[in-house]
Amino acid sequence: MSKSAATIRDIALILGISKSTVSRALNNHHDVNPETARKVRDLATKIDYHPNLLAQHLKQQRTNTIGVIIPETVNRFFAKAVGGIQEVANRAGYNVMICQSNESLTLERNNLQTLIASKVDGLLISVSRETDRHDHLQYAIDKEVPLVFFDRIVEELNVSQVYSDNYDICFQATEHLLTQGCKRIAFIAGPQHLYNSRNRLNGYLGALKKHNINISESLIVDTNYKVNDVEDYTRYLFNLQQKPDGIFAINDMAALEIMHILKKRGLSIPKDVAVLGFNNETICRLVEPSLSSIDHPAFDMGAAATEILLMQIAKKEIVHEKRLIKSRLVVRESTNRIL
Amino acid sequence: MSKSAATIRDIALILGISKSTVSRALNNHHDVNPETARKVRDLATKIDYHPNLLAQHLKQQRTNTIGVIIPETVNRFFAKAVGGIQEVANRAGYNVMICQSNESLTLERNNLQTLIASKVDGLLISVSRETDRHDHLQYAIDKEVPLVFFDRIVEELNVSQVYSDNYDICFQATEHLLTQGCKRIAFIAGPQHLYNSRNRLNGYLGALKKHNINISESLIVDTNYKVNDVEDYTRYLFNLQQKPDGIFAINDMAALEIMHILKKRGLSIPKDVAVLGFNNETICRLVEPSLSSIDHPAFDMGAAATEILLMQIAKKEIVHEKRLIKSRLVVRESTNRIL
DNA sequence: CCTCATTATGCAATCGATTGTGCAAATTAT
DNA sequence: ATAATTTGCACAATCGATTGCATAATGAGG
Repeated sequence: MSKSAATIRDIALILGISKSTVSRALNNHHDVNPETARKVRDLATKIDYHPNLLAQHLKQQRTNTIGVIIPETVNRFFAKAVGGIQEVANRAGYNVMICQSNESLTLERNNLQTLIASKVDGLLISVSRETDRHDHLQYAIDKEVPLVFFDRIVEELNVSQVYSDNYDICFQATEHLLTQGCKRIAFIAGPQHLYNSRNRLNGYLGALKKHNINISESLIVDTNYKVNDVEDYTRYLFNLQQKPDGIFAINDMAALEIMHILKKRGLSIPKDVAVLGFNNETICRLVEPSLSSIDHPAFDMGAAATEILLMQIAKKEIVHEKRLIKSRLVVRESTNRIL
Repeated sequence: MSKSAATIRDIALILGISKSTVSRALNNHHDVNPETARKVRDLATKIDYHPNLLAQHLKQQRTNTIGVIIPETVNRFFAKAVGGIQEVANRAGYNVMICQSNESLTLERNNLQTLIASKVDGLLISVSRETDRHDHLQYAIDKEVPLVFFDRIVEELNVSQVYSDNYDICFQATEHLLTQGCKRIAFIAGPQHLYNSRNRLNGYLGALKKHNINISESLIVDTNYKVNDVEDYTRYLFNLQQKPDGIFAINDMAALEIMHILKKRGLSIPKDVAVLGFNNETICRLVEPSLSSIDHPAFDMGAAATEILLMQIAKKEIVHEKRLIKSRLVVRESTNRIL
């Protein structure tokens, strides 16, 4: 571990006082002579003393660290969410330990175990797409580790959750496509054991029902958030006898890939097919036609989840706050068929 | 900190043996009765014992954790690099603690201090764009913390570095633009205290010199990797009397923004202006015209840096390996002016 | 029967901090 | 001058693990 760092013992020996006094001096306790305190602090600076956090945390039974488990940082939604988490956590003097599950349940389990064994003060979790069992999460709850889910939440578990109005926004977005004259809207659905995916699909179905559009199973594509099968299902959709005239993609990158394929097929967007993304990435306004999308406020969700977690840690009681962060439909050219 | 977890003491008390025996049993020491060992392990499983990592690490003087300091995870290059880091680290049984400097020198300093105080076994660093002083990095070196820089390296410091051939690739890319008939190539340069930025600019200048193109200062734009001033400098460049006919952007998003602005101005890409990006994001092949870019292998750089770091940790000696990871020019429509 | 290994276990120190308790010296009150 | 209080500091326990050394029990060899 490199050169052995200075400890309070070193300071104590040099000044000929006890470790306890050094500790109290450094922590600004009242019952230490101002003169001694000054000497201690000066020497600490001089020999570059920094408390060993392992020792400190072991003794204090808290680590000032919150653990974060997300699927992947290459997923920009989560990268942004981490931004919000760090912002709030750092401001409150907390450190953040980020783990990626790589969308794997096994890794998610390992991460959880490691973070708990490392005695993090609390956990922020967005589950992997493989997470169809919750024993490990229930385990954390049973251990009474302060815990907040965000975005990819698990509704069944009775803990704090920060989520977005997936049903409503997908309902609204689908209605928007209908208003634009779409009759056959394809929906790219995520894994149905995920609460978010279910809600999104239901929002879509709800809007169709409301407008008495009959639901065609062949237009609902099951996917796994993977980008590489976009080409497959797009080919499938446009080889159907009754081709779609609108596509509600699972995220912006998938939408862009779809647009790319459709253009190559000589289809015009939005005239022949309207395309709608999800996440409202910067790129949406830069492509041609610009991509309509759903603004899904990642930073805010991360920040909100962290606020709730910190509150929970401070109160030392389990709170069950469910906070909704609203999404917003951003209409651009790719779905604008009314000129 | 939640429900107090089981400790070896608990196991020892229940079985009526000593802590040391429990510890040895759990760590598969030879000199413990197989029968006792079995009982210990069974009970450990039963009462869900997991060693307190703080205590373990404090005693062992190593944490099995490597610290990572990167500018931002929302920067996809770094998100991917983190992927490579985790891959290699986890395979070797190491955990990863990721900190973002948010491109701020102050935060970078804090992160470094925290990670060292947390006794990470080694550090992987890609410096922030504000990092124009190196005292904190030298500090880590003096403390003999195993350290590897990657991508945004600091050449002056005598430690292991994983870098890419910025000079060569920019030279090559500039030559490519010249071959395509560009006469006035604008170059968007990053902060010149960064080694990478200097090399890139020099590669560009080198190619111009080789081909006897006179260098026009007005075509070299200084920027800070910030996206929001793209509009400003694009306006500036195209209000010049002698407008550019090629732009070498600082990254893909900036390139896309530039293309967007140019299209609005009625300019044709690549005919009027060739545009070249940097990073070769997925989006490059999906836009119209598709964007030429430089493939900058993030995952590999992260993985390589981690390999070197782990080697260094294992050997307990300071190695100074400089490893080059080659970039690659990917030509697409946005710079292809020869039909 | 005694000595010497071998085996299995316990004791106690240690990692580097924090903190309750106690005590001597200094200060104030009586 | 004596008692009471305050001030400043040291001792030792503690957090939860690991590990060198001591020791007891067992068995083997002479």
